[in-house]
Formats: sequence, structure tokens, C-alpha cells
Amino acid sequence: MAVFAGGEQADSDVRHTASGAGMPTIYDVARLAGVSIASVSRVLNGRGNPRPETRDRVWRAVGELGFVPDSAARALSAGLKGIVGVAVRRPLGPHIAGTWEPPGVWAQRRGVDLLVRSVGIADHDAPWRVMALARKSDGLIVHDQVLEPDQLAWLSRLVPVVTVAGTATPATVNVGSDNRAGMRALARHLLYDHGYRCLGYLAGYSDSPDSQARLEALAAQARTAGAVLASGPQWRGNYCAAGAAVVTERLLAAATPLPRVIVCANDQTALGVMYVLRRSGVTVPDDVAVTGFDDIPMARHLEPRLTTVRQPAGEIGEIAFEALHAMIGREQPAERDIVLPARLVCRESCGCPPRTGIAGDGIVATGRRSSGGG
Amino acid sequence: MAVFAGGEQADSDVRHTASGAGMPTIYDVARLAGVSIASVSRVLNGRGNPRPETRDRVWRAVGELGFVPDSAARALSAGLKGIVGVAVRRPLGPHIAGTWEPPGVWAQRRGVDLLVRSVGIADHDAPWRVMALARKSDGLIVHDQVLEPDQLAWLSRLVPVVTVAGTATPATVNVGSDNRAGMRALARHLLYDHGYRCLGYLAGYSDSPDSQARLEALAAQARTAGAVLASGPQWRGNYCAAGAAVVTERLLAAATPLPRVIVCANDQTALGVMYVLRRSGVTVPDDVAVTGFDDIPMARHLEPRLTTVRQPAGEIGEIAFEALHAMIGREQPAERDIVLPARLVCRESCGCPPRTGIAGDGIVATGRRSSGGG
DNA sequence: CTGAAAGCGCTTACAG
DNA sequence: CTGAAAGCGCTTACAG
Repeated sequence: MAVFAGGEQADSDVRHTASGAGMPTIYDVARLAGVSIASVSRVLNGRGNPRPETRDRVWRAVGELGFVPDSAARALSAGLKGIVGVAVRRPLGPHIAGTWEPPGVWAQRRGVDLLVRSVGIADHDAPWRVMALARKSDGLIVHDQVLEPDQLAWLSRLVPVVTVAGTATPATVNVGSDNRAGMRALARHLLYDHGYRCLGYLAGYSDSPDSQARLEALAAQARTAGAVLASGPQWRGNYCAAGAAVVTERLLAAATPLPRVIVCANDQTALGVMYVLRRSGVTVPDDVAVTGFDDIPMARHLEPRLTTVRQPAGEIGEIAFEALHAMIGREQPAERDIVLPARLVCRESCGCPPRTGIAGDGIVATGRRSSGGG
Repeated sequence: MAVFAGGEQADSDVRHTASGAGMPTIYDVARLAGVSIASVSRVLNGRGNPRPETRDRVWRAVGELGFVPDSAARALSAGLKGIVGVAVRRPLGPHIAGTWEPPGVWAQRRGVDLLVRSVGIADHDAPWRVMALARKSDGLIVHDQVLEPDQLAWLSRLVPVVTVAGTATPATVNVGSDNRAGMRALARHLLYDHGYRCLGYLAGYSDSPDSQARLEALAAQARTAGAVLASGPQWRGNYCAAGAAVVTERLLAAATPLPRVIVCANDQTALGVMYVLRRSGVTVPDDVAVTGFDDIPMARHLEPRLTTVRQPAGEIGEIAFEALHAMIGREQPAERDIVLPARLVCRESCGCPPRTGIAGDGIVATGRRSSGGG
């Protein structure tokens, strides 16, 4: 920990580097250790077989100076920057933070940092922004809705690319969760276990593929069951509570009767819906049931507890990072299209009876491979 | 947009660079434009006064090749990396995302990205981790609880440093919000407007200075008012709903009567508390009032709506970035200790009557400069 | 206004 | 095992 020893050693005789703000360079270390910069580099990176004595002298000098290699120089010379770019769409879905925090910690163990950059949905120069991000990174993780397929194709020729919630291509790995299966399980629960005949789908921001996929799965089930599904322009939210609240108020004012259950594009939306319903004297779930999607941590602490579909947010990020890391290391990825399960979490807002125990959580079905069947 | 033109131009004759994954370099541009790399660099960076024709040829070549400068090379040669490191403490406070997302967008306009790295509260090598982050950045924003004062002092000699929720030093700028004033306003509201005589403070994670400051302000007010304040080991949460729920259950089981109002270290904590109270048949706010801190977006959508203190999270981040950006540009910062106001947002969970209008929000007092007085 | 050249701080063959 | 040297892709005085 001599790095932060307090200045005695540090201020002594080693402040040659005219440049920088006084950061010691590999030359300073070499001089202090009495070896060449090549040797310093070798012991630092564990290459070759430095003599124990050399090793000692170098480490000691490193410790005394508090030397940390400059990442730009290392990047330029070794061709690796130790940075993975993550391009997400703005406005951010609420689970973005949850998706990239755990992988960030994970990545640090491998010496790489995640550089998250958001690209506005309406940014005309999205391709340039992402390209610039690519130049700061060793590889790219790109969320859906950021780039067009042909742009992704071009990009993937220049750097390794992993997409999230997108589509796998020959040059590109995709990681996503099984939205459709999750929604299918939820829809069946609503249609068959509860017998609801009249549903509404409160969509997410613009035409997010996630929201679309969920709607399609829901619509298919409703059709099969012969139930009525309301959706369309007046049912378009923006993935956040405030937006959903406005939509719900308008729905209430429209004098058209509300459906028996409102299926929301995500949990935040459900929160806004439940809030407005309650304020307006509509009881959830007795008058109108409400469901979410994502299972954010506080979903289980709402009143009534929120029935939703759990997405493995952190896991998606970690797997995407692992895949990209492998590609950067020129490994051939095992799978090109990785689909993680999404599972129905049945609580009370759908109309199910409260369970005993405050922490009781009812996970009902696994999305993965939960296709066809009865 | 020829960058993503689709490969015709791109695949033609320009794939000389043996290195990299095929990324065009400044040499490729110079060759295609028929000028020197120096000229390319100049028009790219707007230095000197390139002839219009030169300018044109360069931009055309840049467009055709989809050239974007390599950040590592630029960083090494110009001494600026276009990256600002943000060191936050892990586990993350819930407002971290809200604090750094808006500034991230903001920073991009200035061509810099925010590299957020979390440092575990118990990480023994925190100084090294931050030092390594410094080597990837042009400057550092460091949250409280990440580094010791002497470590910060050392660091600030090597790179520009701005602290958040910390303490300003001669070499370092600090940005924070006025916790004490905010809590003071809340405490007075509780003590004098509502007349509560018995309070409890459900603290945040370990000994976070924020949580401490809030407790101290609350304790001082309670003392002045001659009210009873419960706190201590059995009142220690971790800033999140689940942790608060556990604490509350234990409190309930302890048979000691609950205080009239539970003041929570943040909103998430309040959420967990309210959930458990309701489940246990305790009515909020009639039996026990509950308050939060931060004013996260969904605070106004809870039932009852949460009374809390609003922290200007995004603003803190933006101001910290601006200050650091100035320091990187070798400007002298105008202020060394920037304190942003925190204001009481009075809703229903404290016992105030519901307001009309779903969006109605009662902002009562401004923390800044709301010192002494009656 | 433009080009040739040096240099940023590393890593890595290449000789010893 | 170790050192001298070249080179990574830029920027920037310095001459023309």
C-alpha cells in the first residue's frame, strides 16, 4: 500500500516525467529498480521468467512509486483497452441499472471496465456514436433499438459484437430472455386459472421489440381462449410509472368500461396503473387485476403484491459479457443465440389469494421451453 | 452516413492496416485524401486553417472509410482520454443510477464518457482500484466512503478529483446536498406540525456519512423539542426495502411499542417498512407514520404517498462533472464546496391529509439556508 | 497552409 | 534471463 504512503518516498527524487500530472511512468520504475523497461513490463505482466531478484526489485519500485500503467499506452501497444462498450437506448428501461451493475463488478475481475453509453431513440447520429464507442473499447454490447441490422453487420466486421434482446447473426451473438414464453405463462394463468375474458395491454415505449413480443404472445393466447384484448394508441405507455398514470387517467375518463385485468409492459407501468386505480376507488385486484413484467425488487413490497414475470436482468448482462470476452479472446462462442428463461411470479395483484409469510413468493412456471402443450 | 454504406466502398482497396480488426487509421484517410496525416488530424480537430479543398477531401475520405480516431492513440499523444472515472461505493445506493445517468448524457456532448466503477465497502485494495481507474481517466469523481482522506489527498496530486458527499480540501472540490437542513425541516414538521413525541430512526448501511448526518440533525431537533428518539443497533438497515422489512419485523416482534413515527434513511427503506407494517395490521400513517429520504420517482405513487426529502440526484452529478471538467481544462473552480438544497416534500405518509389531484405534490421547505430561526 | 518528424508510455519480437 | 529498438495511431511544435 505504499502507493498512498503519504509522500515521504514519493516526493523524494522521482518526479522526472515532465508530462502528465506527475504520474510515474515505466521509465521511473525501471530507473529506480535498476533494470530496463522491458523487464519492468515483463514482471508486471507475468511474461517470461524474470529472476526472483529482478522481480523483487521491480515490485518494490512499483510499490514505492505507486506506479499503475497508463491504460492508453498499454492499449495502443498491446491492442487491448480493457474496456467493453455497452450501448443502451435512451430513455432507459428501468432495469438497465440492474442489468449492468453485477456484470460490471464481474468484469473488473478480468481487468475490464464497462463503459455504458446511452443513445437517444431519436438520435440521428446513432451509428457514429456507437462507432466512437467502439473506438474506446475492445468490443461492444449493443441493446435492441440502438442500431439497424445493416449497421450492426458493418460494425461486427470491425469489433466483436454481442447484442441484447436482438437477433443473432453469423457474426454476432445474441442474449435475451424468453419474453414470449413468460408472457404466455402469464396469459394462461389469467385466462384459464382466473377465467378473465376481457384484458387490456398497457404497452411500453414506442415500438420496443420487447413490448411487441409480449403483446403478440398475449394476443395469441387471448385469441385462442376467445377472450377480448384491448390495446392500441390509447394504451401506449412509456415504461415508467408517471406515464402509465396519465394513460390510466385517460382510460378512466373515457367512460369505456375498464377490462377485467390490465397487463402491463413492465413493473413500473403496473405501479402507476395501480396507483391511479386505487385513487379512483377501483380495487385491485377485485375490480380490476393488474400484472407487471420484470420483477423489480420492490414488486413484492407493493400492496397488493405484484404478479409479474421475472427477467434475469443481471444474468443477461453477465452472459453477454462472458460471450463478448470470449470473442475478444478470439474464442469461438459455444452458442450464438442464448435465451434465458423468464418465469411467472404469481402474487396477489392478479387476483390470487395472499400467501402466508411476508416473504412468500409464488414462482409458478418456467418460461424456457415452455412451448406448445395443453 | 457512408460509414455504414454497406461494404462496397469499404471492401474496395482499403484494408492495409495489418493490425486491429480492420479499423481504418489516419494513414488510410491520408492516403485516400492525398494529404498528410498531419492535415487529416488538423481538419478532424479543427486546428489551424486548412484550405477548404483539403478539408473537403479529408471529410470525404473520412466518410468513405467510416474513420473514427482510436481513442487510445489520441489519448497517448494528446494526454486526454475522453473518460472521467466515477468511483462509487458498493453496495450501491439506489440513487446512484439516477445520479449518473443524466450527467452521462451531458458529458457526451463534451466528448467524454463516464466510466463508473464500484468499489466494495470491504475491498482491501480500494486505493489500487481507484488508482487504476485514474489511469483510464482524465479525472476522477469519488463518492464518500470509497477512500480515506489521506488517500484522496495523494490521488489529488496526480489527477483532478471531485468528491461527492464528502469534504472539500484545498486540492479537491466537493459537491453534496444539504442533508442536515433537509432533515431538520422534516424533523420540525414531524415534531411541531404533527406534534409527535416519540420517533425512531431506521438507519442506512453501516456508517454512511449521509445516514449519520441525517441522524444527527434529527437527534438535535428531537432533543430541542424534548421528544424521544429511538435508534441504535436494532434500528440499522441497509438502504434497501428487503433489509428494512427484516428490521421492521424484528421491531414488531420485540414487543416494545413502536414509536409514533419511523423516520427512514431513504425511500427504499420506507417502502419496506410500510409494507411490513401494513401486513401486520398497523395503519400508516394513523397508527405509525413513516417518512423517507431522496424522493425517488415512485415515492408519489405509493399508498399512502410518501413524505420525504428531495435530493437533487441528477443535479449533483452534473455539477460534479462540470467542476471536474473545468479542473481538467486547468480552470480554477469558482467554488470548492458546493452544497445543493434538499427540500421537504410533504405528502401523506407523515399524517398530512391527502391533497386533491393525483399529481399534487407538496413541497414545503427549502433546505438551503434554512438554518436557525424559530 | 502543409508536410516530415518527434514523441506520448507502453509491449513484444529480436538479439545477446 | 535481459536489454535495445521498433512500433502501436495519434497530435503538435517546427520548418518550409
